[in-house]
Amino acid sequence: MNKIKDDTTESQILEAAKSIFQSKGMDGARMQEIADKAGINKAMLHYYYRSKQMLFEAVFNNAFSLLAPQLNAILNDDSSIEEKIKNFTSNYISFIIKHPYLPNFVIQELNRNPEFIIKLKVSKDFPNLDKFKKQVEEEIKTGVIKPIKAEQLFINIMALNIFPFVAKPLIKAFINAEDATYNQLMENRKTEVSNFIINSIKN
Amino acid sequence: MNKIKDDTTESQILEAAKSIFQSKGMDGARMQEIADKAGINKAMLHYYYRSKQMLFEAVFNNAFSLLAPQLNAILNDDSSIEEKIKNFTSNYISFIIKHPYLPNFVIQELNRNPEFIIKLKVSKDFPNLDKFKKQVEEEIKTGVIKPIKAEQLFINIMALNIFPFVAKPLIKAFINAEDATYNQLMENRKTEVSNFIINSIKN
DNA sequence: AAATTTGTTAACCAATTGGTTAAACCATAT
DNA sequence: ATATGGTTTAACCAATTGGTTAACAAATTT
Repeated sequence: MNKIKDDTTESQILEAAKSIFQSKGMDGARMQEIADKAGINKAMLHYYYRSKQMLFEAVFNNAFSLLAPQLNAILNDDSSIEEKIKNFTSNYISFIIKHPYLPNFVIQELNRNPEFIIKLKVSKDFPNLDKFKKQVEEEIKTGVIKPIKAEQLFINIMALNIFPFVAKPLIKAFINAEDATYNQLMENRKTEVSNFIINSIKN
Repeated sequence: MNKIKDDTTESQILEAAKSIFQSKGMDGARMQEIADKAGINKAMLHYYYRSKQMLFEAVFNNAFSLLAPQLNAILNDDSSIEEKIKNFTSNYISFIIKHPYLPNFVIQELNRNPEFIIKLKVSKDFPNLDKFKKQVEEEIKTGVIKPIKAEQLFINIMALNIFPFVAKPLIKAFINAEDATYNQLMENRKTEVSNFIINSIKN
């Protein structure tokens, strides 16, 4: 259970780069700022990661490989659709509260750089809808849930869970909430969202 | 009905700036690139807008003032909740298909610059939840819809409508779709999403 | 312990970037 | 025509940025 991040220079750089890239993006991040945050000389960044681009990609892949298993949970395990939605919603919201910059970062840089996804897609852990699709069709046939395309259901699940974090400043403004009430609202969504979805699709 | 954009230098700059800022963001955009796109000398940008920051803010406010009325439509008109959701969903998706970079741009820059929202909030057209809240409570009381907090319902509506566009590259990859099928999916959501929501909340 | 490899630093560099300037251009009023 | 005002341009500038280098320090190998 010992979760001490090893404090080699290389991992110190990666940690600092994560923090800077995730809050400022590729274009907004400065190598000097990353070096300062890591408490080392700027030349070391290039010594270990060659270029800004390569350091960025290390951070990005790291971020994505944190996100992907979360999605695989809903796609590839064996419980019923209802179970999956309940578990995923609760787990995912907890997960994001721990990594608030993550979804935004991934979405943003993917929009700026759509070809990134090609490299990711070949990975064996890249989320795949096949099993989920079969399961949805099966539960529709047996009358457990109402007709819906698996793709649309999956998009809805992602949207309801991820969007509130991606659009945090916008939502805070519309709801007229400070951080405390915003956080409370997100906490409530752990059950709120799954009820909302299940209400809609269950027969 | 004549929608010819006036071709003064000033508006040519704004158009070019819109296009560059919305696809590359504040940090990724280059003044030279905006000037090239507008077909004019870089000095003109400063002549008309003083600085990159001020040009950016002109573009941002412009973008936001396009988005806000869309949301006000659901918050401030007089039809029933069900009607509102149907109309909003269909209208909003049509709107975004015409302005695909818009939501991402606004969300992204607001995340990078949360203080922007403070200036926007004082505007009389800034979306306000009060009326919607009363209406939701009323329809719950009269048994038209199931109990739900207005804030959560509003977040859900935004999420289901906006997220699929914000996360387009991610969704395309998961669904394994090219642009054509992605677009078809979004087209279907014009009715899909409102059915999904209404299914969930209607008694 | 000498030699070699690996890690670290300060100083430096070329390219890029937002922004400025001074002169030229051009329409309109005198 | 010419003076006047806003408009446009090319050239320029200082600051920043990602990246390099050469020397130095610390391990590691021989």
